[in-house]
Amino acid sequence: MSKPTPISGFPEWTPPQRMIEQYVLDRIRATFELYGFAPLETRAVEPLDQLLRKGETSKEVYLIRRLQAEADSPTGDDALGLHFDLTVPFARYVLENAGKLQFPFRRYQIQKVWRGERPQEGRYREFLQADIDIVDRDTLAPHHEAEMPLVVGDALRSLPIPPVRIQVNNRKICEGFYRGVGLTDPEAALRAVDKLDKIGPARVAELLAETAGASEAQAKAVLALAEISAPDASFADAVRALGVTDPLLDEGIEELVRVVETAAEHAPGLCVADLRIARGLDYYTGTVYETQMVGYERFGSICSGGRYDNLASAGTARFPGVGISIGVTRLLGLLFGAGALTVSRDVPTCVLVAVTSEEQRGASNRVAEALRSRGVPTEVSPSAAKFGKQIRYAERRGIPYVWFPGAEQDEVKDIRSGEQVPAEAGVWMPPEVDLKPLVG
RNA sequence: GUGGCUGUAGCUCAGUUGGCAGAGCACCGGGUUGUGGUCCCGGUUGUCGUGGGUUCAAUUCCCAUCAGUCACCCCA
Repeated sequence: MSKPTPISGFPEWTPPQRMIEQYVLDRIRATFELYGFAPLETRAVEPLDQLLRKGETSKEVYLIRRLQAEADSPTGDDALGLHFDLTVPFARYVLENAGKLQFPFRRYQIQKVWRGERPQEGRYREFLQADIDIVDRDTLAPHHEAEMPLVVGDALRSLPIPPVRIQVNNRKICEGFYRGVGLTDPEAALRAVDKLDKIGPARVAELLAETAGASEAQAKAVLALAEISAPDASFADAVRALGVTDPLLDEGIEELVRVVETAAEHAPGLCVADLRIARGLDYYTGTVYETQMVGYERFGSICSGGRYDNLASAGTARFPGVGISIGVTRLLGLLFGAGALTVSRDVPTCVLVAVTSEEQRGASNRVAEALRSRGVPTEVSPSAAKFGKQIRYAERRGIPYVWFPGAEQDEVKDIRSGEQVPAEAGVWMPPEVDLKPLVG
């Protein structure tokens, strides 16, 4: 067998990177639970028609089929696809299990998702999302839209990563405004506005004319709206100053004011109303979120979501929801690439117990057992080589302590300082900071 | 899915106008009859991404493919 090669877009981390990932996941999970979100995992596959129900992502969905399936049925209505986000499976789950759930239902879900995109830095075909959603029956109170950024803000701020800024907008503002100025294709207008950062106002104006049929005056108004940005409710005055009126617009402004003011009270500096944020997914109907790391804006959004009123509905039952999702793999991939996220050692081991000779390995094993029984991650040296080599084994992996069993007295050495002291395996404890690898 | 750039040791890279493949770091051994990191001495490291083609000869030229990256698309 020839040497295996990586598969494009399916990243695999090193053990130290995986330790960081697990640490990050633990923190995110702890924060989600702190806010009372219940855990959920859904299957990896959904019926293809479910996946394609909303949005034009068909090209991205990975189909799944048996090797020996009948040749004529792999793409029928019953075909299965890997989910490409966690919101669509969740909406399906809610419909399927509505009878067993208490509403409003708050859940978190941390799972892999798959998208058949062309990969590049921070963009993968298989990646982890950490998602929270709240759904309710019939109507969903707008204050939930204000809670989302607070939760992920807490989660992200608990991590050793650069500070984040969550940009918030409301689809109703855009759609109401566009309608107010007489534009008929709000989707096309949104898509054009979404490129503002990348291609600049002049090109966006051209795009608006080409794809959304905007006149010069309409394009100018749309751009004026998109350029509004404020960390507080003052954005509302700026919007009204543009002189466009529409009931939907007013509704959107009211909702966004609430989100921004709530955030300003509980997490100053976290959120900013940014009326250019559009979000590609067309199932969003209200508040939308995007998140950037300060100083890493060029990496794009590492956490986004929004409110969806029509994703989960069957017959007369309607379950409006709001959710936001942290792109864990992107976050990590980008920071790994920038060398901005490291761990203090390559293994969980805190203590390496040296082996004096193979005949004495039992004594070392007993020391390790005593340490482990008190929660100290410990391994025994793989060989009874010279102590210098055993110390080096520990050093190479970043293991901070080496334990030397003695005939009468054991000793433990902190190999960073070189300090070596008598110790007893039944009582000795490392300082708290050394117990586990430090992520930073 | 479309187009551009890149691909030499574990890492960062040099190099061959087509003729036995290099440096630094890392790694291994010794200096040190059991205590590492500095220092000194010695050593290993590669199907030159993979598969074809042209050629007496290809790591070098050509084609394809895979991977990485960038733009489009889309988006975490």
